[in-house]
Amino acid sequence: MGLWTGLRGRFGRRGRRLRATARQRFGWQSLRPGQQEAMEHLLRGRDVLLVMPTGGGKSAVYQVPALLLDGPAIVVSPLIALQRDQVTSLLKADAGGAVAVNSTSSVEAGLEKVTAGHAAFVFLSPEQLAKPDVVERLAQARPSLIAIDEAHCVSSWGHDFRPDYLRLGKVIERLGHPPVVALTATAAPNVREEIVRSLGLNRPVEIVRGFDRPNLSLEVRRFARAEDKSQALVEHAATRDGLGLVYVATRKETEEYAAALAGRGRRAEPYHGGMRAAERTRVHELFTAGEVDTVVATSAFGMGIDRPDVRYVLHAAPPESPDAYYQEIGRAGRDGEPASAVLFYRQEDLGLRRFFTGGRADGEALLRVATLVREHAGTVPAGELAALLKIKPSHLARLVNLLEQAGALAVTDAGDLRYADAGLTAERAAARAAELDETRRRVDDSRIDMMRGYAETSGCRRRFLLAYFGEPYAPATCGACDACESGRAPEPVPEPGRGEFPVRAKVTHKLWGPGTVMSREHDRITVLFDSVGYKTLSLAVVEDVLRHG
DNA sequence: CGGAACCTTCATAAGAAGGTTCCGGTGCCTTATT
Repeated sequence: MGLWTGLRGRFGRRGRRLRATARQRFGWQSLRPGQQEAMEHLLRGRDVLLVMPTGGGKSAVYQVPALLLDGPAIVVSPLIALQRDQVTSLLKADAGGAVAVNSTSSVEAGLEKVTAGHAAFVFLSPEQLAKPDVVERLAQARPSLIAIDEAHCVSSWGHDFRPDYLRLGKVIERLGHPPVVALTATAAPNVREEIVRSLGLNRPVEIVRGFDRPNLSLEVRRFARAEDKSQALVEHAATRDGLGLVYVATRKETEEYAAALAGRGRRAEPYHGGMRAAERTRVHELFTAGEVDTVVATSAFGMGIDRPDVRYVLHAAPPESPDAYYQEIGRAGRDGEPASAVLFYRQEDLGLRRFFTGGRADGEALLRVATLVREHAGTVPAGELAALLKIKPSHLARLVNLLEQAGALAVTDAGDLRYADAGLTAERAAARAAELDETRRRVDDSRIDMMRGYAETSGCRRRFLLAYFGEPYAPATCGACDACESGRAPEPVPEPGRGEFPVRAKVTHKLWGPGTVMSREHDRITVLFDSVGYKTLSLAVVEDVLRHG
């Protein structure tokens, strides 16, 4: 931001109105620079992608402008529990009412509240927005803006687990594309690109703040034997002060580690997605109240945690990507006080992650869907097709997403399917869709490789992570990771001269096509390729396989 | 992909060695039944 825009933002009419609204309606005495900047862009009608740590005031960024614009604000939120929290906090402010529209209460009653003007904020899941009538009703209310909370879910969940995330772009169009803000705490450059593309954001302003967390120390401990690893983790957790999280790979392990820690006199509770709702709520509340020492959890525990004083986050196994890892360790030390993130690592533990990302789309099913829709004149209701093929609607949605990306199918506003390109055979369409799926799988796999890279690097761990997220890190040493503290981290590599490949350079590989240089070490560079994801290349061969542009 | 659990094989027998099989995460939603 230049001096002039900065001053205009600080003293301009929009800035004053935003600050007055923040003060009068929410009781916030000041706005942080990133916050106000994002709000002003929304007021001017721009789309915004905001990457800011949790606790940095992301919600305020849509809440304040929404009150200065006409119509309800639509907030897409992945979890009903999050929707509930947000509604509760908005109802405490003078914010014009808020409602969550989901399966826990009458959808109709919620929508009526919106159309009657009794709710300035509506919270919905992507699944609710997959229903044409819901979108129609919201469109009639002429929404002021759309916020996509936890926007990294578009990329991490849209392709398989919750395919309706990939349909949000269409939903935004049908809602008249008011200003859209996508909010997330963690997103690497390619994830940001995917969010922008998938949501159809129009020349969005990207605001990225506070990626580095200097109070968070980083450490990896390597083990050969599983038993040594788990013993070391329990010993570590049992002798720690303050509140902590332990992330494990399976539901069974949440029970095992929690029991082991309880045996060491800790108040430890397991948490995973298979537990009964009441039990999950109980653990969450104990944690919020500070009445446990340690929650041992799968990745199900995390979003919506707002305790600022988590002192440590331990991992009994690496997650599937640095994105997920940074998201999870980012829950420590939000109060700015020292906190630690320790990964207890065995190379074999990456196997489970490879298994989870390894699933391929069913090629037979792709072909059947393409064939049936192609041979059917006009449109086919998705529900009927799912019933005919005897597959779950969510499975069909995944196949349809791929075939749509392949240019074979189109989905009407009513949610029906239509063949989009008469010149394209069903076989060719299915093959293209499978290839798109395969590309995605390769990229996911390369993220696991990067997680391995993090665990096995001899360099500064902070530099490694920040480079992954496209954030250059200037200091020679971070002073707060195991490599820097032990003095074994090699010197950072100076930026190269002419003709070489500096960080952020666009390059093209002989086989893998276009990519972007993400980081440099003394003997190698890491490049993020569109087609295969992250690849680390030895400097000895780089001249032969890469060219600029 | 890797680990746990179960099964087979060998043939003094019991138990070790080797083989097979199965399992593993994240959450909306709906609808029928208590």
